[in-house]
Amino acid sequence: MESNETVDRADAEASAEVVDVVPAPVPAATVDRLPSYLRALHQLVAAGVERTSSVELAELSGVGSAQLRKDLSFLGSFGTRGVGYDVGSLTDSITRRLGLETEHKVAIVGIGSLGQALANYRGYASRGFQLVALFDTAADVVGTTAGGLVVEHADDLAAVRERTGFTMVLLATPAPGAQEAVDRVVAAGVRSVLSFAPIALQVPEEVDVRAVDVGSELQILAFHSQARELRP
Amino acid sequence: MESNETVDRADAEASAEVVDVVPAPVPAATVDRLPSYLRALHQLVAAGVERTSSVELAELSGVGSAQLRKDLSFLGSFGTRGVGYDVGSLTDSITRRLGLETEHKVAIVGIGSLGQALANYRGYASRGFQLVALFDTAADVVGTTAGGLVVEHADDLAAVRERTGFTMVLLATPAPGAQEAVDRVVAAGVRSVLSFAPIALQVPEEVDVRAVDVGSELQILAFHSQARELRP
DNA sequence: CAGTGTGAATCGGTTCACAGCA
DNA sequence: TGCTGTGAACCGATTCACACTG
Repeated sequence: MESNETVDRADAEASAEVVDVVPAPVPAATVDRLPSYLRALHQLVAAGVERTSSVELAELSGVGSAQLRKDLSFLGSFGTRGVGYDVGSLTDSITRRLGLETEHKVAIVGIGSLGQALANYRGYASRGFQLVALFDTAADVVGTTAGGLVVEHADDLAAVRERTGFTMVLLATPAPGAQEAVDRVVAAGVRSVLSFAPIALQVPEEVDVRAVDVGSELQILAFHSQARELRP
Repeated sequence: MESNETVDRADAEASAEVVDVVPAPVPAATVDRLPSYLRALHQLVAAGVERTSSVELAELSGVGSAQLRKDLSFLGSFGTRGVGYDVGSLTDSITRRLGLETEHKVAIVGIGSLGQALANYRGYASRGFQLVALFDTAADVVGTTAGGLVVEHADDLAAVRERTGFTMVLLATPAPGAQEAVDRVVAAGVRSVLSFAPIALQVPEEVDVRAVDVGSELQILAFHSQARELRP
């Protein structure tokens, strides 16, 4: 195992009182892949498979098997040498480590066509999330319904957050207005934001913003397709 | 400049005939950031700014200034020491390097609520893309209109590709069916795919797949928010 | 002298290859 | 014997710090 962290952990466990052990640090690149592993495991569960190997699970996740084993080793030791991994217990371990035992409540800000599509998405629950509120600023959108929820005015962000307890926001506003929207979201106390707006958002450092930009993704694909033509 | 590449490039340019010079290799991590730089530059253009610095541009892009200068150095030398960068010509250089001088034609496969939202998105042209076709397999979706285009049957992928010449696909089908859909897309000759389906797709190695998964992004945010609570 | 461009140092992540264990 | 878990080697990416130049 690790060299210096092991000592701390052993100490913590030795001193009987401690309930929640301080977890060993997990590299960011590993965290980014854990969801793929979970998805692959869910596929196996759905297929009725109870035991798997690093090779099979890696293939289903789209990574190399050494990568997968190394990643899992940061979380602990879950497999049986010479045998493989138990699908159910590995699923539980990763779920727990990602912090998905309890559902996280999510709101969507910006109910244009993308926001509506996100509101209608039925897959939140199976991934550990619950959609609890929708916001917009346009008078003709506030009060309408999407995904079974009534759209509230963004002015009421803080109040609605109080009532519903969401801790994450999907930001689906157009680029102009996105910065103002995220400012309100942050002011309301949210510290996890997934932005679909094609601009870099300025936020205080304690706020975690991840960004998805279809245009950027296409441009990256364009670059690679061009590179492919030059050296086939 | 570079040590060994410089020689090749100088040679190529010296031998008058050569029109398209073989470009120096650009690190993948750099390519991933070029779209952000382009977005930031467009913001500056919109604001009427004609000259910028690595510090300003980096801030607008959400990266460090050393990172930005290093990234640009892989593409060539664009700035003026002691002065900064010309917004217009830097925009042109990056646009050209990404291969965005000519518009890339794009199709969407899977016209559910997400596919519709993507079809209604008005930002393709400004990023270098043109939406030319929509596909689905459901009888009650084929023939309907979205974003000014009529939805065609996925059986006609190859034929419609012939006619419209799209080279990229946005895959917006539900998870079951995504693999079959991408198989058809690949069979039709498309080699660049942006997938929104929450599964790892199996494709031949000459096909470039990028994946966007909202569920995974939320799970990663969940992990970090939990880590934040433990060490604030 | 301000700000780019870039070697050199550093850091983190991936891959390899095998020791260790059921 | 088969497959996990993991040190060690490798590789790429980031950061630093400064020489260079308009």
